Formats: sequence, C-alpha cells, structure tokens
Amino acid sequence: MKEIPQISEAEYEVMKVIWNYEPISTPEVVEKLSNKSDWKPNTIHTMLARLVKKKALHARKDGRVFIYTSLVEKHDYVEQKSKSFLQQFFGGTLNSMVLNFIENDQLSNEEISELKKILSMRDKKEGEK
Amino acid sequence: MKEIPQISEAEYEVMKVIWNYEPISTPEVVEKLSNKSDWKPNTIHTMLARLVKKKALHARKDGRVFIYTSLVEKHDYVEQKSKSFLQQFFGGTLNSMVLNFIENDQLSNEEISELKKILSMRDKKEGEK
DNA sequence: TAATAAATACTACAATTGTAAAAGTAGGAG
DNA sequence: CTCCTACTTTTACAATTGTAGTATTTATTA
Repeated sequence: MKEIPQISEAEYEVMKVIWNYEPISTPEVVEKLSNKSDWKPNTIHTMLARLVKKKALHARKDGRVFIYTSLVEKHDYVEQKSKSFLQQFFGGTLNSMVLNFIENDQLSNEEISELKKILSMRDKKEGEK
Repeated sequence: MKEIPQISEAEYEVMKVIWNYEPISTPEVVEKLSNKSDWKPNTIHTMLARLVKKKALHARKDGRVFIYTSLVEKHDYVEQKSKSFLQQFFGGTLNSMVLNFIENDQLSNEEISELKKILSMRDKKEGEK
C-alpha cells in the first residue's frame, strides 16, 4: 500500500484547490485561496513548498512558474483520515459513530430518512452485480 | 456554550483513562497507561500537567499525590471533534461520510444491516415519545 | 540593455506536541 | 532524626504547524 504523507489542516486547504483544478500554477493557487481565506501569498507559497517536500504534490517548472499536480489522491487521503478518526474516537467503526449520533440526537428526521435512502441505494447497486 | 480546550492525540489517551476511572491518582494513571502504551512515567506526568494547565483536568492534592477529575466531558469533546472532522472532510454532514463509505465499498453487508437496525431503533425510540 | 514586476527561494519565529531527563521535596522506614 | 524512595516540579529539545518577512532571480518592457 502506498505511503500517504501527513498533511496539516492548512495544507489540506491547499490540497483541495489542487485536487479541484490540477494542473494548476502557483499564481492560480494563490488566487483561488485568496478568495476563500485571508492568507498572504507567502503563506500559500510556504504551504506549496512543504507539500512538495512531503511528496504530496509534484511541481514542474513551466517558464517562470510552477505547475502543480497531486501525488496523493483525495479519496485515499480522506479514507486514511477517516480510519484514524474512527479509530481514535469510535473504536474504529463507522457504525459506532452513527449510533453515537443517533443516541445524542444529532441527526434530524430528514437526515435519518436520507440515510435510509442511502443504505437502500447500496442494496440496489448490490443487486445489479 | 462551554469552551472546550484542545487536547492532543496523546493527551486524549490520558483523558480516556481519567474518564474511565476518575477520580484517579497520578500513580494509578501511570499504571493504567504503562500497560497500554510504552510511555515513560515522566511522559505521562507531562501530559497530566498540560491537561491541568489547559483546564481539561482538575487536580486536587490528597496527601502526597494528586487526584484528577475531568473538567470536560468525553461526550462533549467527541462531539466537537466529530463536528470539526466532518466539517473538514465531508462538508459538515455525517450523511456525506456514510455515503462516501458506501460508495467506496468500505462497509460490509453485515455492517450495512446493522446500520439499518440502528436507524430503525431510532424510529422506535421516536415513537415512544 | 537596464529597470521593473512578478515569482521563487531563503529565513524566521512562536506555539504545540511527543518524548523525556534532571532536580527538588516530603513522608515513611529504620 | 536521617536517609531513601516515590512524587512532583522544572527544564529540554527536536519536529510540525501557522504565519509570514526578506532576499534573490528572471522575464518583460521601455
């Protein structure tokens, strides 16, 4: 299995932009993030440099700018983080988390029925195989 | 709403012991954790001191030792962490997370039916009101 | 070609975290 | 009453993170 580098919360914000627009140049990343956050351009450069160093991103020089592409897949990263989160707080299973939410009334009736729908969709998909 | 201090991963391991056995003395905490982890006693002392400083724990002196009790409830802490986790990775909703798990086949059939059971339990509880 | 503007590269710095060693202190054993 | 031992308190230190400032290089324009 591939080694996924650890990505901090702020770095993750940068990764989201990359995942959405890759291949994307430094100035473009800065622009996208300047809307969403109040980071200074230099801060964003630091993030990019760290992500490259961590091998989360690949940078190739195109003229004067860098073009970034991701080296870790969002899906894989989210999966890994989900696992460790569930491990830390819910004994490792999603079901415990859902149960906890239900027990603490953190889900509306709408969300519950949506959840049921989601689960039955899976049934259908399963049936198609 | 109460302010919940931030608790690091290692500190959280200590908190779990406190939540399970409080009120509990330093030597007892050290003993419980020495089984589960390979931390040196000093490391555990540091954690305890930091947690007291952060107001996650209360320490009262009893003779020569400290007795700890928690100042944050496990439930509240887990809820807060769950929210920020879902926020960061799933747009803030548990349903997106479940959907993601389903889509990526990260749930067994058993887990799915268990989940359904969990959801219908909630229905019953709702009906009882 | 020289100045400018834009991008990159280098440096900084405090807070938090993981991990603990070292030093101080007080209560119980002898 | 003194010494040892168990606890507590103080100190340490590198890695990571958030947040940038400063310096340098390079492409473009005048």
